[in-house]
Amino acid sequence: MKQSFDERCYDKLRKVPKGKLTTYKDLAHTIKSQAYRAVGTAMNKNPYAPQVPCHRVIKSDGFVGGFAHGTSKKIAMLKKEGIEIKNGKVVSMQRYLYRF
DNA sequence: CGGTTGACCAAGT
DNA sequence: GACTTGGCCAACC
Repeated sequence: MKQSFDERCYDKLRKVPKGKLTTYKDLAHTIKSQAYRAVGTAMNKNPYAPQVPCHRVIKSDGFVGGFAHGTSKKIAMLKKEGIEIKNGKVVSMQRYLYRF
């Protein structure tokens, strides 16, 4: 059965555990696509809000990026999961990145 | 089916 | 090191 691009994003992202992160680029690459922009668009829709941790997706630069309910909310959640964030940027994001 | 848009990225100035 | 530009792909009108 063929899933839409969006559904593939959710399926992969769903595997990211608490306290870990991934980037838009990395996520897109995981589903064999280069559509990092479309990934962001998919997250914005995010119909699987609680199941899919869309707040654990950040930019490749390490900046948190955007969030449907406000970037501040996203940051707050990540901090709660033990991730250190400074001025909207994740500190040492490399150590939090999840390997698919 | 062309044109616009987006929770992006990388290279150039 | 801040700012601009072009490029990427899917979704929407």
